[in-house]
Amino acid sequence: RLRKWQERIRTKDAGERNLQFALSETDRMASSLAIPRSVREVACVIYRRALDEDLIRGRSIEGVATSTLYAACRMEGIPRSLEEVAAVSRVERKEIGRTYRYVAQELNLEMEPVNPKKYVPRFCSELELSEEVQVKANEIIDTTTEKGLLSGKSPTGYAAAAIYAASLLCNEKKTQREVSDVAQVTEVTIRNRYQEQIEAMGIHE
Amino acid sequence: MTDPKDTINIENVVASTGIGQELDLQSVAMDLEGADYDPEQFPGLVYRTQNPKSAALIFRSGKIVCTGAKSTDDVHESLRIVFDKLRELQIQVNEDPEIVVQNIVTSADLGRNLNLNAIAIGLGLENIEYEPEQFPGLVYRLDEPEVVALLFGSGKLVITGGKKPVDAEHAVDKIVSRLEDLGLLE
DNA sequence: GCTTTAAAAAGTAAAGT
DNA sequence: ACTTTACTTTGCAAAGC
Repeated sequence: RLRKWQERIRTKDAGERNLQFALSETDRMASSLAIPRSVREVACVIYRRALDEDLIRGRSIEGVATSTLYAACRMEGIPRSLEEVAAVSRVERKEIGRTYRYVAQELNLEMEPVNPKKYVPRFCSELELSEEVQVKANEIIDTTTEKGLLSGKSPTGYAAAAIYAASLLCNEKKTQREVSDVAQVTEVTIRNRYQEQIEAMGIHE
Repeated sequence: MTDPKDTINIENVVASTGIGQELDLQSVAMDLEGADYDPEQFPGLVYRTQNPKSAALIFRSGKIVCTGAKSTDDVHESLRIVFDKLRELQIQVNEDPEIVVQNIVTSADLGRNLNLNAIAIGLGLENIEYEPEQFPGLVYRLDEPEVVALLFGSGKLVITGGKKPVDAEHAVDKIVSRLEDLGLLE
């Protein structure tokens, strides 16, 4: 029983040391993604829960840290895509996605699917588009979603297409290349979603 | 309206069996034309049948996995071919070794588009996995029958994990009634 | 955990014409 | 732009690392 007790202490100490590393990594990634401190704190709370529930075993600390940061951004309504978090993490996108799904399931985070509208303010500001374009893009997303176009589609690609369409309608045109760069999706995806959306909106141009 | 059960199609059947005898895969690989054997990469020898189409994984222990068949009958027919091929190599194989179906993959069509967002929330976020950023299908795990269903926006679905063809029928019935109860089908 | 095999669903991506 | 190829997800067995 003494051995077990010592083992627990050792495990706990190791966990605490790893927690320090995880928190510094979360801070580093959050800084380069310009994620607010309040969201970093949420990420740390989720990481602590994952640690307490022993979900780190068999997974890399950095992978769990990246996943919890990704989850926290979604929970706080300012999502970063897996592409974006993967760009500042040393863990690849596929692993981040798998770890996120595992953690979300085990901790019962009950995450709702990302609403593409959540990406509109940030993408539009990076593209220096006006408030008018944002309003129009949101309108396109709402209307086409009601018509059932969103099922199965990537939120970033969906938002990117709506922003591209809105920029045209508001005479503030951005090229598909410019939008694809900030949204981290290909021009082909923007083209496909754009065609569906303007058709559903009944726009001819 | 067509019953979604009538749209069920078996796409793949995985089964296991064995000839109860150790094999020298190196020599089997030499004598069996079309056999792929790379023990460094994978311990099993791969042998493909053409009619019916399937892939058999043959192991040193004499155990065999058959995959890719479109029906349970095709599994038996494919394995009969594999057994005969082994007999041609002077390997003793019993009359009809026991064949156990391990997994059946089926596809089906509900005939209506689905609002996956509403379904994810309606069926309960704790039971569903829907991450369109990672995969376009919604993952729905059933308890009875114990299978996993992938639902798509088109209304098409994939059911896997079942061991009998009827599992897919029961699963489709349950999915349809659950979606109808939630008013999400139509 | 990974390795290999098969097949479907639909979205996304990349490479070649 | 269009086609082809390929990768994402689910389920399962096999033997071995």
